[in-house]
Parts: sequence; structure tokens; C-alpha cells
Amino acid sequence: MTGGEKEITIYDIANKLNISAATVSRALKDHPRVSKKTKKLVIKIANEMGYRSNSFASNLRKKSSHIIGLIVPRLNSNFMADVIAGLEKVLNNNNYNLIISQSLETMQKEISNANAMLVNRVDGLLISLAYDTTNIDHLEPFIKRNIPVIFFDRVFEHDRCPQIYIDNYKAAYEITTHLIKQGCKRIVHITASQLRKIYAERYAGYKKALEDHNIQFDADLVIINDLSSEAGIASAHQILKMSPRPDGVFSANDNCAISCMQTLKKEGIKLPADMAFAGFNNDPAAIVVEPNLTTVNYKGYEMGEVAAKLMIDHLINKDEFHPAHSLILRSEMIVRESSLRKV
Amino acid sequence: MTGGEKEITIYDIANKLNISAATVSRALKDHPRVSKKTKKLVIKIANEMGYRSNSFASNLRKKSSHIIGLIVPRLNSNFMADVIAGLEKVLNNNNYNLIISQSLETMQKEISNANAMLVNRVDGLLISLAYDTTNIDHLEPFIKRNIPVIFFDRVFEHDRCPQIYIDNYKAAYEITTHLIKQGCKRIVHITASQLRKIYAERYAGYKKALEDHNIQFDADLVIINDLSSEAGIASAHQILKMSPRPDGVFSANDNCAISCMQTLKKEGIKLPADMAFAGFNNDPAAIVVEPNLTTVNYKGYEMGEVAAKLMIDHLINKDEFHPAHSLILRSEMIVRESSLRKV
DNA sequence: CTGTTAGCGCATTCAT
DNA sequence: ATGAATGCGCTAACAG
Repeated sequence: MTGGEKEITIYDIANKLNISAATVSRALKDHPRVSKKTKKLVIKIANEMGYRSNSFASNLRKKSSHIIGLIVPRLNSNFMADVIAGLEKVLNNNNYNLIISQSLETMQKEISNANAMLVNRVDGLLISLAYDTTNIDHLEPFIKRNIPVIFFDRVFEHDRCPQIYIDNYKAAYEITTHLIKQGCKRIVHITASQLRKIYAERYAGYKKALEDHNIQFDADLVIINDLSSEAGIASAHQILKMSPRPDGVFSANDNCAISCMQTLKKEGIKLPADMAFAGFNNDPAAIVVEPNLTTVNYKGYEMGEVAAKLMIDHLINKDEFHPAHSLILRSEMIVRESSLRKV
Repeated sequence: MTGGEKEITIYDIANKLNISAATVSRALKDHPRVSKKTKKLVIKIANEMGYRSNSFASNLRKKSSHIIGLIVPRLNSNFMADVIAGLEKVLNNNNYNLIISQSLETMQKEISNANAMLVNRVDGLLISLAYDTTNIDHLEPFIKRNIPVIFFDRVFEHDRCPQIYIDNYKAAYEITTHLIKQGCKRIVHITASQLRKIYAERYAGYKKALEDHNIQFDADLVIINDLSSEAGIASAHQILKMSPRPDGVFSANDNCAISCMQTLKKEGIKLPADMAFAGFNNDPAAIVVEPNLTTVNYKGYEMGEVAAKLMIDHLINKDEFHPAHSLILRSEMIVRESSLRKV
């Protein structure tokens, strides 16, 4: 291949029109000090000649890419797809583009992704941390250069980076309270590493709900794993060994809750009569499992929108972030049969 | 904000070391004709000074971005997440990066995504088409410029663009044959727009299997919709009205199969005794629904790998694509209880 | 093995 | 309202 016909530049347009490249550049950018007539003409000819702006040259000159980087643990969830749709809407409306990569839940990949974003000179970075990320040294090069970094969902405490996440504490408090109101006295909580703020907060909400309803907190009822399907099966076996047998389970995600439920069912436990269940995330499978799983829904689209808006505002106003820019979004409990006991 | 300390360039490194910028550039690129000593020194100083290469300048000079564009209908599936992981592995190993966007199943968004990719000067484009894409005029600017375009999964016939997809015909043939072997005589097929090659081929495979087993094809048993959950419910009602009642269902995706199953169960149909079910995609919910759904699994990771390899080979060898570069991948049937009848 | 030079395409200052 | 000139930072001849 030859690269096809040569790429045409503003100089080619300028020559054909006998005007200067500067005027072409301005016309294409809809600069106010160019006559309507020349603008129209330039645009017409540009289209005819098949011109496409060279973003490298433009970015080099302007020292900005108008590209926002996004790093997420995994893409395979409705939540993330929604977040991205929300982000793209706001960013595209403001002439920004998005580049996306997934860390696959490992800090190592997250680091290499961040470096790629750095070299590709994103104007801002949005990141939801990998499961095993323990520090954010890899983000320091951004912060040092005043490239805005915004955490969302899986956030990290940093006084120059806003965080956007849902009110995990409140959601967990509400759903635990709901289980208590359904008559549960011994409620298991399945959660993950407490280094992740979201899991720590769900745990805290669970504890507080017990306390407020005069139920003694029992550390033996707390299972910590990675919330995978396999972990759900293991949790079920652990629960079966508990004595007296628990009468409720609040899992920090649906995925784990579902495989746990299925395992318990196979072992003859009646759900929700013997044991009520609640999860978190509103996974599509939550309405497939029987009984349908009570869970917490949070709109990713909205989270994407607010994250993008925060980023755009910052880029346009060029001011420093305040920790106060952090946002906590509301979530909603969705009650389904898995937690409805005939009390 | 001020942009922080000034970005340092190869000239800054060159000055500090009293060598030329060209040598610095070569050293950083690990060019063979630079002494080990200078290389080491340059790299050390570069790190100390916090240098980051300027990809705009480099790309402008080299007229290539080393970025591959990816456009997919939606990101919220395991399949897509796997495809992307496979792509990233191969591309990153070859020093290429990926930029991703989702068309949200609309041709309009797909067009604007493609334009963004064009302006951002991707070196190649990988695309799985939106549901309602009827032509690929928006990809012509790439093809005209000899920017390689590779279709995967939801492909389009074009003599300069290879296609990578699974053998839908064969998979559908096999799964239909399986249903027949389980004793099904009247098998419904739920599918989507026949403009999409993948659905047309699944349909064809279904038909051929019937024919090869001497079962009269009956157009009344074919339901065409958008394969959504809602469509699954509607399909169930349609099936209930069919007389004589069908004894098997092959849905072109799991999602639709599952909601259809649940609706039928509510109406008192025994699965699989009254009606055997098979889907397509190996959705996570396929092992949650009861009975677990027989389906077709195809490894996205592998598809991502081969697509990326094809792209890389093409970019390195700079030769034209041949239609012969198209690839058809194997898939595997996963038999679960939904199709196992005690015959 | 290293240096000199030039130019990629654009946006912008300073003229007019 | 338009033009001329300059440089963003890098890489690739070419020359030693």
C-alpha cells in the first residue's frame, strides 16, 4: 500500500483559494474575524478536497489533546457500560474524546495503562481502581503536572483528587435494616478487602444498622473473600456450618449472593423462608435467580455524567480541585422476593 | 493552575548532557547505533528530570499514531470485555494502543465515533457493527486512505476488509440437531433482523438441520424481533398461542431465551419436559436460570487475539488485505439441563 | 557512534 | 479581515 493519495493540508486549501494558510486555519475553527464568505468557501473546498484536520499538529501546537483517559477494572458490567455512555455524552458535547482501558483488576496493568495515558497526553484522567491497588504512585505524574485526576466508584483518598461514589454506607444501612424488619436476627455479611473504601463502608452500614436495632454484632457472621462466584459457593458452605444457623445474608455484591443462594438451595435451604437474601449492584442475573434477589441499584449513567461535568468544569475554569468537589450519589434499594419473608 | 513545571524535552536532556538531541532521541528509542553507555546515561537523566515523550510531535513526524480504534455496539458483555482483553494483550505487546467507543447500537453514533477515530488518526480500525447499520459509507474514508478496517462478530461484506466471526451456521446447525436428537419435532427459532449476517447464518443453520433430519420447515415457527428481554416475554406469549404447541425453542441469544423461559414457566409450561430450550452466547445468567440453559460459547479472548494479530501483520507488512484473510472461528456447544429431556 | 539540518501541519502573534 | 513568520518537539536523512 502507498498510503493512498497524499493527505491534504490547510496549505493545499490555501493554495487552491489563493489565500493564506492562517485564514484557512481560522475559517475552519470558525474564528470570528473571518468573513462569512471566506468561511463558507473554505469549508466547501475542504470537504471537496477530502481534508481532515491533523490532530497531532494541532495538539502539538495547542499543547492539549482534548482527550480524557478512563481506566476501569473491567468493562463487562452494565454499570460500567452505563458510566461510559454517560461520560461520552457529556464529553462529546464539549468536544472531548475518551480513551478507555481496563486494568483487569490488577495494579500492574493499571500502572501500565496509566503510563500509556500519560504518554498519550490525556487532558484528564478518570479512574476506578483495581481490586489490588494499594497506592497511587502511578498517578502522581498526573497530579504533579496538574492533569486532573478524578476517582469514581472505587475511589482513593487524596486531597487533590475529587471522588465520586455512591453512598455505600447508607445503602448498606438501609438494606440491612430491611432484612431486620423482615425478621432476621442473625445476618451474615459477605464482603471483600476492607482496603477498598466501598466495601468498608458497606460493612460499616451493616454494623450500624444492627446496632441501631439492638442486634449484637457478631464477627463470626462476617465472611471476607473476593466476592466471586466461587467465593459464593464457599460462603454457602461456611454458612451451613454456622450454629445457630443464620436467617439472613447481605452480600456486598449480587454475583456472590447468587452463587451462594444456588448452593444453599441445593442443600435444601428454603429461600427466603429459612434465610433471606440481599445483594448489591442490581446485576441482570438478580432477576433471573429464584427467588429474585433484593439488591441496590445505582445509575451508572448519572455517575458518568457528573464525573464528566466535574472534569469539564475543571478543565475550562482551570482551577484547583477542592476535596469538597467530591460527590456522593444516591442509590435505591430494590426489594424482591429473596428478602420477603412471611413474618 | 499553571500547568506545573515546564515539560522537559529531549533538548533539555541534550543540553544537560552536552550531546545532541538526535542522540537523545535515538537513545530513548533504543536505536542500535548508540553506545550502551550513552543510552544508559540518557535514560537515567530522562527519568531524573521527569521526561515524558511527546507523542504529538512524534506522531506528527512519523505520520502514524500507533493507535488502533475499536467501535463496538455495547461494552456490557463478557464477550466484549474478553475481546478487548485479547486485543489489548496483542496490541500492547506490539506497542500499539487501543481507543474504544460504543455505538450503543445506533448507526448515527457509530458514524460519529468513526469520524472521531478518523480525526484522531488511528492506524487501523476494528469494528463490530451496530444493530441498525445498513451501509458502511462512514468507513469509506478509512478504506480510501488505506487505513485497515477489520470487521469482527457483526461483520459486513467488503472486498477490502477482512471479517472475523464465529461459524454461526455450524453452531446453529449443531444446537438444532441436538434439540432434534432430544426428541423435539416442532422447534421454534427466535432471531433478529436478517440483515445481520450472524442472525441470517444462525437461521440458515437451523433450517439445514431440520432439513437434514426430515423435519418440515415451518415459517410460522420463526419469530423475528430484537432479542431483548421484553421480546423474550412477547415470544413466550406467541409460542403459547401456537398450535400444536412447539416442543423446542432455539433462541439466537441467551438473553431473550431466558426471559422467554421464565414467562413460559409462569404459565405452567414444564422445562425441558414440555419444551426444550437452547440459546446462544453463554451469558452468565445461563447458569442462573432454572433449568440452566444450553447454549453456544465462543471465546472472545481468542477473537480479540486473532483480530489484533491480523491487524498487526497488516500494519507491519503493509500489504493489501485479501478477502481470504477473513477468519471463521470455532465455537462450542454447552449442553445444560434446559435441553435434556428424558426421551 | 554522533551531530546538523530540516520539516511534519497547525495555531498564533504581530503586522497591515 | 487577512497575511507572514515562527515554533510546538520530535525523527530521519545526510554527513561526518
